[in-house]
Amino acid sequence: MLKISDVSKRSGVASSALRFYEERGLISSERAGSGHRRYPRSVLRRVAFIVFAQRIGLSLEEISEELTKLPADRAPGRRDWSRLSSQWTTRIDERIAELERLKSGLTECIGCGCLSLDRCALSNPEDRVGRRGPGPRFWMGDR
Amino acid sequence: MLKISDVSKRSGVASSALRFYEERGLISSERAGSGHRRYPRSVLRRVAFIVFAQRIGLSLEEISEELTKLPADRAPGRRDWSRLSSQWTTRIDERIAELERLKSGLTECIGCGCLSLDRCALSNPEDRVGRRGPGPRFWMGDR
DNA sequence: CTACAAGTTCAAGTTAACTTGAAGTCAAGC
DNA sequence: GCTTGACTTCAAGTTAACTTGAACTTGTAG
Repeated sequence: MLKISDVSKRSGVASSALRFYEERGLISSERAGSGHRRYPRSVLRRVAFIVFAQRIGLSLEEISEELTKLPADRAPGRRDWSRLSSQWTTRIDERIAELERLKSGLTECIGCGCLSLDRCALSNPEDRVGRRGPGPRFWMGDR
Repeated sequence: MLKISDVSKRSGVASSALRFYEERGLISSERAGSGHRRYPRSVLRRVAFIVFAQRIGLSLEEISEELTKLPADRAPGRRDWSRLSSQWTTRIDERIAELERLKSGLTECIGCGCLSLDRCALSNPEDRVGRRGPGPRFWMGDR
């Protein structure tokens, strides 16, 4: 069993973040008699998964949902992990496609001088975010 | 000269956001006798540039810096705009490269079961964010 | 046994990019 | 002339993902 500082060091994720993840139900811990958290080794893989998913652009809430799909009765194996992440490929591809589109717009659209909001498809209002209530919009990696 | 509602409609950017941009110095306006904002047509291109840059992943502060490089004495032409954006290609390419890396990790790393924080280079703590003070970390599109 | 490091909880702070609300002014149609 | 809608300012709220601080308890090295 690992102490929170151990998990923090091995994962690179701050202790405060680990407590936060626990509060949000992404990971769980047992308690030593003292009340201190004790983690099983498997938590490292779970944290790795979280970090990985975040880099891909998923929010903690989405990650949380994904994680509930893991079997509760047995320890998850490679097959379980890989099934979870298989759908993400599409997402990554979409994002790459958008970036390619933006990139070509950089030379074609701005370069040619057509960068105008009404004529250029690259800065199309319809496709933009801004319709999900208040708060900052994360244009990049949004979804 | 355009009213704020005109600019908003044509750009898809909310009036409140336009005022916010002005407050941050990204755009400017003249005032009608009434105190109402009046924008020259050229603001549309400037706003388009801002929207475009955001999608690429630049923060408003970065965009602001870029915009100050525009000539203040004369109206900016295509050449000016394209010079500004030329450096971004590198950035886009880096981001695409990371996504490709993550994508292959999805099948190779998670798929093969090696997703562990200490052995797998994909969830490398060193390369992660989290070292820029408090506040949320935008893993994706960060930089 | 005594420091002092490490852990705990809970509330409040932080950042970005805006939005919302209050309170009031201006303009346009009938 | 009046109502309704657009505009203005300024302060405060919103979201995500944590961090920080206060106040306190445990664990451990010397």
